[in-house]
Amino acid sequence: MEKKKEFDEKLHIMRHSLAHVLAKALVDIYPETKLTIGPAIDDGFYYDIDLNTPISPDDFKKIENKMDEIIRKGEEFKRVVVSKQDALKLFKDNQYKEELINDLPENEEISLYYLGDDFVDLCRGPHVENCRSLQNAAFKIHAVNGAYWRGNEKNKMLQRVYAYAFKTKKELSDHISMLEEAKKRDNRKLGKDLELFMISPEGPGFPFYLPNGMIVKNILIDYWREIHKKAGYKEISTPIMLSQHLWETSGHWDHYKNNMYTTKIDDSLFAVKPMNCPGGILVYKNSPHSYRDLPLRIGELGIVHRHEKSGELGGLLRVRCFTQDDAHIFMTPNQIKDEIKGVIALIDKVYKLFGFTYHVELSTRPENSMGSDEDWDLATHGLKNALDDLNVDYVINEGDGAFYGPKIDFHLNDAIGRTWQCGTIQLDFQLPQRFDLDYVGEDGMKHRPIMIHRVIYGSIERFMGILIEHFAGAFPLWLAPEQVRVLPITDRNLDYCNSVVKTLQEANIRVSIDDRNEKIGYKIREAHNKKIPYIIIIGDDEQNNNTISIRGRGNENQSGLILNKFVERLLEEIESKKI
RNA sequence: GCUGGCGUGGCUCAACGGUAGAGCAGCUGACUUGUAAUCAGCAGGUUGUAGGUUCGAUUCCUAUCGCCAGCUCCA
Repeated sequence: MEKKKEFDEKLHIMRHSLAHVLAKALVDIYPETKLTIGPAIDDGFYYDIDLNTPISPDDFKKIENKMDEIIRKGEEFKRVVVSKQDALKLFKDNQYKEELINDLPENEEISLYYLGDDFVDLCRGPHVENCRSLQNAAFKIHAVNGAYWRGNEKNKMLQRVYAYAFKTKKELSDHISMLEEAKKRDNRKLGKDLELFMISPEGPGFPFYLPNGMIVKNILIDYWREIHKKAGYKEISTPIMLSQHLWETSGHWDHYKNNMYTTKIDDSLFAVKPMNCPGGILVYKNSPHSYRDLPLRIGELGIVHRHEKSGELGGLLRVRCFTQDDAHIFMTPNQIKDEIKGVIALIDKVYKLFGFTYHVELSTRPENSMGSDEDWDLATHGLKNALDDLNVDYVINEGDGAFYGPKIDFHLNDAIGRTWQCGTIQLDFQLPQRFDLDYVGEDGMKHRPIMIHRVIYGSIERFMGILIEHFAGAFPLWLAPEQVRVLPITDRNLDYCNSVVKTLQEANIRVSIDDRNEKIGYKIREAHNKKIPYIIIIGDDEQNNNTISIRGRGNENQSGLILNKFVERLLEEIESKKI
């Protein structure tokens, strides 16, 4: 698990001070600008302004120059504490600042920061003493985007000017090259280049798997089945579409309807499932259960559809149709901790297999939720206790739980430094009640089981997208769609090459031959671009000596190898799932 | 959904008021090749879609669809 990056206070103050310099520059260039907020962020800072003139990338240079000018002047940041009345008077033409001032707790002092005599901003601080100390800072305005005032989509949309900012020019240029590198491994680009998947305008957000992507998907699924079987899970499959009545019972109709696709069959309404749980529950209800059956772990690779807003889609990382590697565990209250431990162990195993770092969040009760406070407390404590018991570090994410229960989320770090929620473990007291689930206890009486919803990959689609970026398309051997490509140097070597291909195929290795009439350099280049783990090169030398030459992805070159030995090596590498 | 930007042959891009051009990929031919692009030729586009302005639109305007960045949301 990853520890949070250490907080660099000096850097933070520098960035925040630069945000004020940006604000001053913007007011200078666009006097009608209304300032709102301008915090430091992970790689720089931004300032949100209300301004009717749209700022365009062509204006960035002008703004940066103005900022440089302000910094060179070397004016001081002066902190002044004022009364609420004076603050409100000062910002009487700025409804945003007024709102901020009115929202401050009564006992908090209200501070202003002057930068020179003509510019003042409401701010808690702290700032650098003088602009001069910003002279060596490296910053670059890189984007202007819309952002809702206070992050609420009902509010007015402001213009947010983003800048990168670092202590040195070197750090800034490193950051920019890192982003360029990240762009090269974008799952959308690699998905196209390596023919893994496609998305047609005829189905926005509904990905198509191409043959190469299908291989990766199936391997992920095979692996998933293997570890779940070992962990005592049974697998089921439930319908894509189920009646409105079912979704009313589950609560989805009340809490999730906006994201559901519906259709009519004869005269009744049906909905395409956005989640698999109700189907799983119907399976549970199909037969009576005894305490001896519990915990009952039922997995399903369920295809779900959710109507995500059009602006939220992107490659495989955000889609409208995806396969959840779902499972529901039905259990007694005293099995909670062990079951959660079991799931955490499974998640840890899978993430480590791919070399991912991750962090854990505990999400608590959201606003739009169902159930009693008592149940929520019980469920939340159940999760907390399991985490504490396992000594897992986590942060609390207030109000981010599912509408039916709190959850533990596992966030992976991707190539661009974004984090993606993949695994989740959700504890649910609600659905067993709503569906009136029971089991017969040792005492011969009926009892209510508790339910866990959990996913490991999260969704096969998103996980694949993350894997593509994580490995930059160069999948480890066990996942690579094409594991070996055989390159004959001349036509004379074709027969021998085909016999090599046959041997590899018989060993279940995904192999192809490039028998086109091209130079060897050309074929090597192409095999490299397709990120094929191993290339076998065969010319007269190899043919005469009954050997092969190989070239690995790291430009490893070896000649005079015996084919059978190489096959053994491949099989070992595949079996060990080496990364 | 919102704000802004962008849609030109399979891919990457050019032309920006005078009826589209290159490289790669593809096809054909020659070369039979030793570790990241052999040479030559051919073919491929009613410039996302629908309207409008204009003598004339890829270029300007409107609408619509899709894509991209960010916001919101999220597996």
